[in-house]
Amino acid sequence: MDGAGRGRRVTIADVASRAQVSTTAVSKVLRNAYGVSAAMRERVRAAIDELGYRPRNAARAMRGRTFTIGVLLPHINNPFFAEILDGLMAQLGGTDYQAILVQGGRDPQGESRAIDALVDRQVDGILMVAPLSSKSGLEEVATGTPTVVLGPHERSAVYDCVNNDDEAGAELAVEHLIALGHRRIAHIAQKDRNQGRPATLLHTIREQTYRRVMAEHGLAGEISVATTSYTEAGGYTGARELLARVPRPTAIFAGADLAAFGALAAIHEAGLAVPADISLAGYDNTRAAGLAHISLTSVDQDGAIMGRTAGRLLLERIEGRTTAVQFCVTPALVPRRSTARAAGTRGRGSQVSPTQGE
Amino acid sequence: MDGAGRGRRVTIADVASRAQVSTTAVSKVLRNAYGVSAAMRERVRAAIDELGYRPRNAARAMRGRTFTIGVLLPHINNPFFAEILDGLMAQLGGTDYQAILVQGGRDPQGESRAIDALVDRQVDGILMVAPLSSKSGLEEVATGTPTVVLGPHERSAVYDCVNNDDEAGAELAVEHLIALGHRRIAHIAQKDRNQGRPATLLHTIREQTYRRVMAEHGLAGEISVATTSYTEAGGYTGARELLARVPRPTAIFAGADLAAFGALAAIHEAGLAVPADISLAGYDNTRAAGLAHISLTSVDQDGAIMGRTAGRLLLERIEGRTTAVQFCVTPALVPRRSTARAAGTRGRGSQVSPTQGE
DNA sequence: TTGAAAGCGCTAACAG
DNA sequence: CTGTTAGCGCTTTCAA
Repeated sequence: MDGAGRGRRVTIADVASRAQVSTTAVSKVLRNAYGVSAAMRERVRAAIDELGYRPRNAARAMRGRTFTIGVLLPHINNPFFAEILDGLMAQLGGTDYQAILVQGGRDPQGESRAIDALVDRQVDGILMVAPLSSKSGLEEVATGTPTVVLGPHERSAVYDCVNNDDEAGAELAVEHLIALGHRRIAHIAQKDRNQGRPATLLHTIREQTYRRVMAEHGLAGEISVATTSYTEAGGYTGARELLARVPRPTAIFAGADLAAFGALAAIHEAGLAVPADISLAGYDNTRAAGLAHISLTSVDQDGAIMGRTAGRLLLERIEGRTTAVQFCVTPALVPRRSTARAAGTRGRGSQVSPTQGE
Repeated sequence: MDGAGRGRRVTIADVASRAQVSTTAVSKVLRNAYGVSAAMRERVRAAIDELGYRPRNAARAMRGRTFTIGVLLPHINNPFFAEILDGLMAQLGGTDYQAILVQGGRDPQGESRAIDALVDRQVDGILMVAPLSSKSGLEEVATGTPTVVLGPHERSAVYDCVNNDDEAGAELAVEHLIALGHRRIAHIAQKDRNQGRPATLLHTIREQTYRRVMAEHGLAGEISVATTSYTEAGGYTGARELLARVPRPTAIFAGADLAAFGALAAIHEAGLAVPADISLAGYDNTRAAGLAHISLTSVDQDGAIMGRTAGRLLLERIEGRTTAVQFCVTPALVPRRSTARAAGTRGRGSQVSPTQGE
């Protein structure tokens, strides 16, 4: 198994001559194609092993597949993405496909560049995780490459969608806080960088649901939103902003756990305690939310299942499916110790059993 | 700017005929090569824009570069890796190079598969972040592809190294705890999955330094190590194990912030307080360590600089450098509120100003 | 069942 | 300064 050295890389021709067959035969063996005798297959396999041959991806790409799945994600710092990726990797495990990741960043231009990079590299399929691009932009890509979009709720005829029911999830969180007797419930939202995009981005849905549920409970006057971003820094500044408002909110629903962690810091810094002074709920139920010292009430959307499903749908599309599929995970509330009954209320609404996360 | 549709993709030949020049001319313009008149360059540029042409990576790869930097990292869940990546991206920003990431996982076999995937895709350079593979394995890859290794301290003649001085960093942490009057200082280490690897892996260095410094202070008898992994789960189980020992340690030095976060959970769960009952220090100074509610004392190794440097070294190697370079960042201790004077001690050793992180 | 041969899109000699 | 041409390693018709 040398060949990787300085010399010329082992090619299919080397294998062919070693096995005394044609390059065509080797190619067929590699792809498990029809029309090869068992004996020949054996000889080729042996030659491949002896020479340590590995097909060159670029050459394959010139004619067909690259056996590569491109994954676009905004930034790798979000632990929820790691869970999605774990699911995807699990699904791809038994196959010849390899996932490669690119970071899209916070703005649509950077994201376009990242997507182009995947297209230029002829990936066989693309998983877009929480993309910022417009629907038409996504569809343009999807027309040329099998695509699954994870996050936004814009159904399309040309790509598959995997998401959780953000409306149901946000409703769970807000209803939970209301049931605990809170009225001044604030929200940390993410700024929509993409103008003209309809209300289908997950953060938009979460925010609108927050507004709707508040209004439905006669709390329209208490609506208080800080629009920053779903990051630790965003949560931090958002919470600082909210805490400075008068009267101060008694609960904060952060649109993402990551933002909730930042909020936790700001709350702490302000000399306030969670949940005694302020209840805090997040979204994503990341692993960190379950850690005992954080114990953040959050909305669970099974990232592993979403990732696994995305992988499956992608493989199906690569195999030829052209009908669009939507897959929706139903989220669940995971109450923990960061939310508690509002000061001065008691026994009204549903009871909450503060389950211990993991 | 269509062409991405279902039809044939725009090729260099299309551009050439549109601009009334040869494909060679187009190729030269693409690569900013010598020997093109300004007028021709202009015509070609125009044709490229009009047609929305993008060079096909696979075809380029057949002849030479892929303009791709492959990044291998164990798992994207570690926030420190995100900082490294940010540095790399910043360095690659102005160039034509695109970074793609692959996850290596926790075991050397998975990592090998991931590395092979990069090699098969003919990346122009590889950045291995905290690889598990043996030095010889890394060198085999480096012989064929420009390589920079970030993390392990095994100098090599064929690849560049970027790391922080783990020995100095671990020393800072342990000395800090000792200066605070602690004697029963425990350590959470990472299991070495790669047998036969000399003591050059960063986690091995951190552990050995811990042992050395303890011994130098006459605390050899107090050495207490839990060997798990540099993950939240690892820190959690490691800390539980340590807390169960009698007598219980008064301080824990976790080899990585991620492990410290897990330890924090375990300590909390055991009904103990940080730093009143137990002081806790980490390594990496991840962003989360600086958050007010966590405020973890940690050792800072500038991830962004490491990533940026790695990118620069990689580009240099791609441009032809063959001499090996080592780049070492000097770490610094960032004391925060998770470490405090040991109970029952006072005023001995150096004073500590509990600086507030970020 | 097997193999010869024609490219895929691009770059790098080499001529003009 | 410009264009012609020969491949890179693989897959895929198409004959044998």
